[in-house]
Order: sequence, then structure tokens, then C-alpha cells
Amino acid sequence: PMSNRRRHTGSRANPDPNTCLGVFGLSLYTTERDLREVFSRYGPLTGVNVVYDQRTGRSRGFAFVYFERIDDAKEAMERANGMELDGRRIRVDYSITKRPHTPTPGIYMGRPTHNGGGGSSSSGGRRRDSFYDRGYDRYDRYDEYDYRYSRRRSPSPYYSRYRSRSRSRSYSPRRY
DNA sequence: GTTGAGCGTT
Repeated sequence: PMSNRRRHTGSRANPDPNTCLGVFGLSLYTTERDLREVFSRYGPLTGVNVVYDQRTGRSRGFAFVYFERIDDAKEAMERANGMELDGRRIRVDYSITKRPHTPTPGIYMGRPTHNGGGGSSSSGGRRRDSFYDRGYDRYDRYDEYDYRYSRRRSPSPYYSRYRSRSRSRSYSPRRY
């Protein structure tokens, strides 16, 4: 008899219900389209985001699915967790991180180095500094980040084929 | 045809 008081699914603490679900244990071949098909059963989605390895370009085996409604996310989490997808048992939980890390603060967030007083260098020195090496995890200010602004534009494999050397301006490869 | 349980800057 399972008298677990908690849903101890892993090393992380139980995240609070959220419209963002983390999906783990994916097959490398499971695409965002696949996930969209599966998870849109439970409600309208605002986005699906498979995390790819930056080096190999392939899936890291986990993804994030964004629901419009938290109830749908909850239902999806309950139902999709443990389901078999592409031959893998996927695990679904509420995401603990909100979004990809701050897209970019872009500039050094500390004080500019006091440059000997009165230096009138007109160049607005936007130093990127070692910001990216530091713990930007502490800048968790993206509570209500509107995901509609970041529509991804994935380059299509057809694109390179049709890409003309002279004009590469306004091609709109067919969506499908 | 990678095997782990993981949380993201394409």
C-alpha cells in the first residue's frame, strides 16, 4: 500500500502547479510537433519547446510544454506522466524554472568602472563582461513572461536547398 | 538506435 505523502519523483522538490510542464525522458526523435499533438489533447497550448543540445543540435531528451490554462496543465501532467511516447516512458512535471534563462540582460548590471574622472568617451561602453559566467540564476525576475513574443522561427531544412546566393532576402519556405 | 532522473540562452 502506497502511503506516500509526497510524490517523490526525483531529486527536485515538488514544483508548484504551473502552466509550464517539463517533459523528460524523451526519445531523441520526439519532436515538438509530436509533443504538441500529445499535449494539446488536454488543452490549448501556447508553446512547446524541446531543448536541444547546442553542440550536436539534437534533442536533450526533455522539453517544456506551455498551457494556457493551469487546469489543463494539471490534467496533462497527471495523464501524460508515465505515458509511452516514441518507445519511452516520459515523465511530466511542473517546470521548476520558468523560462529559458534571461534572454539577455545584455549589459553589465553592475556599476561602470569609475574611469579616472571625467572621461568623455562617447562610446556607450556596453560591456558584456563575465556576466554569463556568473550565477544569472539569481536574476529570476521573469515571472510573467509573455511567450507570445518569442515565436520561434525555425530554419527549415528546405531552406538551404532553395537558398539563392544572390538574393536571400524574402523567402518564405512553406510551413509544411 | 547512447543508458537514465533531468529544467531551458538554437
